[in-house]
Amino acid sequence: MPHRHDLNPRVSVDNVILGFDDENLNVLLIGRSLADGKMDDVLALPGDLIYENENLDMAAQRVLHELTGLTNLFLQQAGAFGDPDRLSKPKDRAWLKTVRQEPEVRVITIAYFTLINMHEFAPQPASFAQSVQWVPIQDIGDLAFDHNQILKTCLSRLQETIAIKPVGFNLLPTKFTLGQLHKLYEAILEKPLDKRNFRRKIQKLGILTHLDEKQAGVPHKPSRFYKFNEIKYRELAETGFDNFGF
Amino acid sequence: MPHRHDLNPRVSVDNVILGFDDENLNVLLIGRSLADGKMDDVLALPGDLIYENENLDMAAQRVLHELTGLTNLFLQQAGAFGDPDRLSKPKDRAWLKTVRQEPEVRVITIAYFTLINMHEFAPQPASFAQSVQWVPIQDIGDLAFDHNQILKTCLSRLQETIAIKPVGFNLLPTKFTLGQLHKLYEAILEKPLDKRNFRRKIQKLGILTHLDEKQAGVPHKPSRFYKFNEIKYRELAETGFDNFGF
DNA sequence: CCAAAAGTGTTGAAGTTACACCCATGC
DNA sequence: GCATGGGTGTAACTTCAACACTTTTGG
Repeated sequence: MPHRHDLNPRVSVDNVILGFDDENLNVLLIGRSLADGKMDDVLALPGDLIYENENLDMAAQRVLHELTGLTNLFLQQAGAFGDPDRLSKPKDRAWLKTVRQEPEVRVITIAYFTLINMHEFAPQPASFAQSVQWVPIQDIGDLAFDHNQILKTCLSRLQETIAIKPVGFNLLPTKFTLGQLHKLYEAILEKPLDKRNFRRKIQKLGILTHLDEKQAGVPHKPSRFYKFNEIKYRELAETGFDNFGF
Repeated sequence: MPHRHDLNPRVSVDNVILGFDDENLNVLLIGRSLADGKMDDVLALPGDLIYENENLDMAAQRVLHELTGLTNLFLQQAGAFGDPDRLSKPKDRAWLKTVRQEPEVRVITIAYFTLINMHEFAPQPASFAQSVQWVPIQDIGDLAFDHNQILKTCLSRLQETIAIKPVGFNLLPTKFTLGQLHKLYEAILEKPLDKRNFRRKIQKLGILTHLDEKQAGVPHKPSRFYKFNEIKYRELAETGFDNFGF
């Protein structure tokens, strides 16, 4: 019988941690080191087996915390992935042998995604990660396991979500410009959005408060800074935009 | 090491199977019999542990098939549920002892929902179910495990989905009236919809073809029958309605 | 003739799209 | 003065919400 603080060998969580650098979406990926100390050349989403005494959300928060030092963030479940062969690529199996007690066991993973401000933390190696790096989304090649599929699903879910709720704000610094927000939406939705229409629409939501402060040191007309009206923001995040079809 | 056709003792699937009787949404629930042969008075969603050699979708299809005889249905994953105490209610534990080799093991479950035509099959007891019944959604009381929570999540997901894709058509017979479809949407969304606006909108989607046939034997003006334009239907189901906010 | 659901159009309000120019700043 | 992104309004169009009466049938 398993003890409560044991690892559950069959279930893991994987996190798609997204950051924004005013231009592109980036994903936080980890590198793996092999038995001989060399680095694997395949990157992976950060993830870990769950403990017997923690629920899935807690496990995802734990992984996020170990990697970023951040706690209590918005973290949305995107689905479960459990094809029997998801751990069967040779490089993945080699790596599993170095870190898992039972490397051959089939593992079902629950995928989460979150949005964080790229500049508010320094990624640090964690128990499950020898190296950590931000990778622009369009530069991501073959990932470990089924992580390309997981990433794709999470991005779709994010696109659906952002159309209904004011998500994505966690990606920005506390003071930000409408230009940044605009580029963020374009990056997430992967399509250009008309500037004037975007501004009108986003302001009508009533979740932005403008500050008196302006940008300084920019070689163009300085932009006004905005912050969120937290209260309205939370309200809207719960009810959604009512952007429904019926 | 587990054999490929063994059960995975830690991971299950649970299905929310929805049917429509022209009035209410119904959920297919199973009754459980205890060690002494008596029936438990708590109903449950149909579900089962997964096998080592099947993926999650296949496991959900298997549960659905064993119960309904139906194969290859639209089945959407709604999320993973894995609180450590989700199996800890006394009645649930008593039942688990009668059916599981390792009744104390923590099980993470993946929830799916599907929509089927209530009249096109006869529910039959399955290996995991001693009795099967349709229960109107508003009459559902306390369910086993965390099944009330799972049901709630699935219904929300269905509401979100139906606003974006033409789901829900599987719930109806192949020939149906706009009145039936209208009531179905009201049942799923739990709110009244204006008749004229609904008809206009649903017809503009271009997925309905009207037949020359009409209702007979009804004590009111007979309604025209419609069927789906499968091709358009599939197209729309993939792309969605473009009902998005940005 | 009564009950019951089918079927049908219009209007005003709101929202969406598309589009072009001037502004403030650093260099 | 030039390059850069900031900031703004309008008109045509589409969509949405609200609303009431006539039709066909069975009984």
